[in-house]
Amino acid sequence: MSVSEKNQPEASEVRERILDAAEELFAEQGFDAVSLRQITTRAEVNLAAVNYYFGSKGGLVVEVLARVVGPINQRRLQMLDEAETQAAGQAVEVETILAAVFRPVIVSMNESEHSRQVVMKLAGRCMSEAGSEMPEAMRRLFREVADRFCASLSKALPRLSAAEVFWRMHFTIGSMLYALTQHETLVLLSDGKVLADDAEKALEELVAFTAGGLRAQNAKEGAGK
Amino acid sequence: MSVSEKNQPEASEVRERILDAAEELFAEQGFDAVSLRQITTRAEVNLAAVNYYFGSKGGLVVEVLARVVGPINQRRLQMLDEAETQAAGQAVEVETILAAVFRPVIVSMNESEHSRQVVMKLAGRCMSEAGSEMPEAMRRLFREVADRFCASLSKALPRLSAAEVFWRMHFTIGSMLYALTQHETLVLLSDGKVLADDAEKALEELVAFTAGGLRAQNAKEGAGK
DNA sequence: GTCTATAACTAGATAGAC
DNA sequence: GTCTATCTAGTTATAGAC
Repeated sequence: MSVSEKNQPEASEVRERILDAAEELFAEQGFDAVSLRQITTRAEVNLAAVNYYFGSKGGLVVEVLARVVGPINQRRLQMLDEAETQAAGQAVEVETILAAVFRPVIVSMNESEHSRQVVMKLAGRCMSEAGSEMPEAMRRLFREVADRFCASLSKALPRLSAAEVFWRMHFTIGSMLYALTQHETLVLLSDGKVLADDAEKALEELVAFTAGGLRAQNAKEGAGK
Repeated sequence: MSVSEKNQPEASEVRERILDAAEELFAEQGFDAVSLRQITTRAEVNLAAVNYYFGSKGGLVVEVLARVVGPINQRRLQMLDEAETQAAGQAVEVETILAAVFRPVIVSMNESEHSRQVVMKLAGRCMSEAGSEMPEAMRRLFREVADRFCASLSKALPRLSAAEVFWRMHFTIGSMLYALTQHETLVLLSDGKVLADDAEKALEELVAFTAGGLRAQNAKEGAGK
C-alpha cells in the first residue's frame, strides 16, 4: 500500500494539536501554571508556533475556552428551542428549562474522562477569572444564553419579579458550577455517602435543589428599605 | 516630648505588614499573578523578609487565607451554637441555620470596602484552586464547620437522606460563593434590575432560594439504577 | 509555514554582610 | 532580625535561517 505521511491529515494540523495539548494542560494545572513550553512539548510542535497561530498565550486561552464552551451553549439553546416549540406558546416547565442548562454540560463531560477533567477545571477558572481572562468573546456567548433562559424562566415563574429571576438564575448557575468543580471535595467529605462518577444522580439532585429554590416563596417584600 | 521611633509599635511589625499587603494584592490579582517583589514593595519591607517569616510564597498564601477565613468560620460556629442552645434540643429552623452560614461572610465584607474585595476574591480563588493551594490547614477548618452544619441540617430536614443533605449543602455553598464572586456580573447582566451594594437584599434572596432548595421534594427515588 | 536560537525579562529563593 | 546582592531557573516573545 502506498502509505505516505499524508495518510494522517489530522496530525499535520499544528494548530489543532496546540489546542488539544493546551486544553489538557490548562485543565490539569490552570492557565497561569502552564507554560508555552509545556504546551508545545506535549503537542510536539515548535515553541514559536503558539505565537504564530494565536498571537500570545492569552489568545490561546481564549480560543481553548471558546472551543469548549461554544458547543455546550449551542446545545443549550437548541434544547430550549425544542422545549419552547413543544410548549407551543405556553410556559415551559421549570425542570425542563433546568435540564436544558445542565444536560449539555453533563453530555460534554461524559464524552471522555479527559472531557470531564477539562470541563470541570475550566468551569472553576471561569468562576474566579471571569473578568480578567476571556474579555469579550465569551461574554457575548454567555450573555445570549443568559437572556434566553431568563426569558423562559420569567414565563415559567410569573410570580417572580425580573430582579428575582436574575438573582435565582445566578444562584442556580452557582450551584451547578460548584457541583462541577468541587465534586471531589463532596465525595471526600461525605465518607462514601456520595459516590463519584454518578453524573445522572448529580443531575437529579441538582435539578431538585434548584427547582425548589426557583419556586421558593418570595423573600419578604413588605419590609421598608 | 520624648517621641522616639518606638512610638509606632504597629509599624515595626514587619510580619503584619507583609500579611496586610499580600492580602490586598492577592485579592486584586490572584495568588499566582502577584510577585513577592510587589508584596514587599507595598509593605515597605525587604524582599527577603517573606522567606524569613513564611518560608516561601506558598506559606504566605496559607497564612493569608487562614487569617481571613478563620474569624468567619468561628463566627459561624458561634451563631450555630447560640441557635442550637435556644432550640433546646429541637431542630433549628432552616433559615436560621442558613443565616449562620451566610451572615458572618456579609459581616466580614461590610467591615470595609477593602474587606469586601478581599473576601470576594479569595472566595473565588478557593473555588478554583481548592486542591492545590491550602493543602491541609484550611481543609480542617472547613471540615469542622461542614460537619456541624451538616448535622444541624439533617435534624431540620429529617426527610432527606444523609447523602441528600450533603448534596444540598454543597449546592447551597455554591450559590453563596457564586453570588459573592460574580455579583458584579449579575448587576451588569440585569440592566439595573439588581443593585450593587445591597448586601441585605442579597442575603434575603440567597436565604429564600437556598431554603427552597433544601426543602424541595426529593429527587425521584423509585427509578431503577 | 516552520524552525532554531536567543533576546529581554521576571520569578522565587538564598548566602552572607551588618 | 534585617538588609543587599545575586543565583538559578523559569517565562513570553521575536528575529531571522530554512
